[in-house]
Amino acid sequence: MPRKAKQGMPRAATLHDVAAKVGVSAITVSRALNSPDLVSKNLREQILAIVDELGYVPNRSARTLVSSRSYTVAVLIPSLSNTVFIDTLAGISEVLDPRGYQILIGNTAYDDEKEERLLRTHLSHKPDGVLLTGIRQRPQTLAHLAKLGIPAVHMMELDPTDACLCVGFSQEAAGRQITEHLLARGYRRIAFFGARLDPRVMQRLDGYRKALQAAGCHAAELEYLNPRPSKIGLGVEMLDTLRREHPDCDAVFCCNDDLALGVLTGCQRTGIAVPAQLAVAGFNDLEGAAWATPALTSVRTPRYRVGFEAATLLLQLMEGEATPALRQLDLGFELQLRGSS
Amino acid sequence: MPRKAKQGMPRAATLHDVAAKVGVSAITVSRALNSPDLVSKNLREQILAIVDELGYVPNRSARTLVSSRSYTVAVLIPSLSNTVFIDTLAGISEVLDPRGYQILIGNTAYDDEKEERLLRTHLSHKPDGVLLTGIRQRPQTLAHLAKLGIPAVHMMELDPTDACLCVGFSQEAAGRQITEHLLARGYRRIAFFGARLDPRVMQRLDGYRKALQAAGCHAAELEYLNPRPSKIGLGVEMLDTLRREHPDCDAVFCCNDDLALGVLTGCQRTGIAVPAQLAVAGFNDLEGAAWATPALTSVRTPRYRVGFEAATLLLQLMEGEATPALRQLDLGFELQLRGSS
DNA sequence: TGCTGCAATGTTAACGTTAACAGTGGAGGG
DNA sequence: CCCTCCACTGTTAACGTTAACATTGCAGCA
Repeated sequence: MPRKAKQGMPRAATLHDVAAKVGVSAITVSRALNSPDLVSKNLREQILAIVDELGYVPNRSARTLVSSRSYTVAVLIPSLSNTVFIDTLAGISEVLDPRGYQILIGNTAYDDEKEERLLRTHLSHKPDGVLLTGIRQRPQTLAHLAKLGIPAVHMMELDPTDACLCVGFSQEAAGRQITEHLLARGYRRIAFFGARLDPRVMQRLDGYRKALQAAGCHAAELEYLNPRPSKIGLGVEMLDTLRREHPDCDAVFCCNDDLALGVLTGCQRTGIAVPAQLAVAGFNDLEGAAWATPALTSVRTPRYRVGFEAATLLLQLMEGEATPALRQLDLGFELQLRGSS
Repeated sequence: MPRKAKQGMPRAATLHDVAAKVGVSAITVSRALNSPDLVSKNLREQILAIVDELGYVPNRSARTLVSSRSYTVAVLIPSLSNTVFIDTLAGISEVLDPRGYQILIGNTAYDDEKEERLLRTHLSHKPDGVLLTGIRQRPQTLAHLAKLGIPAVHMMELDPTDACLCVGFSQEAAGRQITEHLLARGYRRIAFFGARLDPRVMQRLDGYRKALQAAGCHAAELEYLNPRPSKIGLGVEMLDTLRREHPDCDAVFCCNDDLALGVLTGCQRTGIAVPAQLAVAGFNDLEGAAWATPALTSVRTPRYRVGFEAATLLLQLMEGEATPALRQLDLGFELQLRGSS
């Protein structure tokens, strides 16, 4: 006997309700909605009319349970307040939305353990695929995904060991090239401002070091690393410290534009001429960079495309059987040279 | 006979797998995880050990299907690139994450129809509750939610008709007060720069009009409304137009800080003294406002708290039975008066 | 001793959908 | 006229979990 429905408890229309009203079986309604070709035109139209009338919305849980396809993709990003990842998300949505995938966003807050926990939580939704930021995940975590047959694509970095599928660009090369640009302009006492200190910032730092070492200009005391989140205010602060400790410094490469805009603000407030007294370079080329005074030299990163291509690749893995030939998709970057350097 | 398992198809551990290994029934494992008090300490520990060993993750679809509780909340916001809504989301997560709710983010892109579609899509996840931005939803949409027994809370605005539950502040009052501030400072030819033109911008415009009308200073030709998204670049452009068409204008109230920062940038580039020749006020008090030159007068809006309180209210509706006494929670706002005015 | 009561565990069925297979009837070919 | 085949629709069972009720066994008490 069917379980007694609680009185007054509202219930959403089901396939059976629609089917009963049309006078067919539930599976026919299911087919009318999911494989329209299998149902005669006449009947299909009747069904769609009733679906509309009853406001029927399919129950994803039931579908997921029986079909072992959830049409859900888990996306783990370190922050929602960083435009970089929002742009990435936009690229992901662009690909997955029209294909009917639901995106489950996980905000790891730059915390490896939280990422681990989030991934586990998200697994309870049986995602068909996973998009991860960076390649720092524990091997056993990735192995677990592999064992479950859930494909994963890593974004924003490339993997030198080629162990995981990556879509991104070389953070190190970007850091190196922007530093080489400063060297080419004649600056020799070039500082590095790093905040947050996530793996990508550290890779940019690596690039910075290599460029300076190659030019014989590296000076460890000009590396300013601060674990706090990157903010304009922090850039102002760090500039202050730099000027006090190393007034001879002639250029700063900031690990991102927020910090760099703070440096520009600080220069403007304390009357430091940019770039005459101090050149400034940022990273990511956010909207504000081009409008700053002077306009900020930065590295334009292809984050929208990273999301787009990563989602496209994941889609292939989720739907096709072909394993991609190219495991490291390098989308490059572009120096944006402007007035600040 | 059980359906034949596909060879080589990886399968996640289920309650039964854990149960079999421990030598108990599935329901006991379920209870060990969800109502630990019902299971003896000894057995519980054994079970948890095996859960860990097998890497068991509960299947939410199955749980949702049978318990009609999904522990999912749908949140519809107009944009992810607008810090305002990211802050709101942070407030929401703060409340719902620790309670085990999964947040399903829908980006409506300021499009009422897309919002409608998104909500429908999200209904297929059987959310236990819904958080909406603004109160512009079609009555029949809200009626549909009500019929399904899904509680909804509206954010960022207040409802003069008291028809829906709202957590926010009066956008109109905010627009009025910032305009009154400009009037109090002696400005009389005060322009309005509006972009995007979503309902909240129009309410701020209303407040601006009322303040000017009350002071006998309203001039329709000083209202600049542009449907494009709000960006620094647009602010620069609009300033250009304003200076060409109404060089006598002595102040601008921008519907948000992006536009206002653009105006400041434009002034700096063309040598317009702020506030001597042109006063500028923004809205939302983003990070950049305080660091601009001169620092930007703005309206500090309680968006984090809006998210926090809206989620708290929704939680009550989803879990408790009590209908809240207060249907319009006004969190107010705060003028931040700085150098630009 | 026998009964009550409760703590601990088990059995059964149901949630809403789709996979897999089973008809059913009519068109078309020989 | 019969047989085949295909287009269309139906039946059954299963997905993994929990609600609801059932059972077991032992402590406590008269």
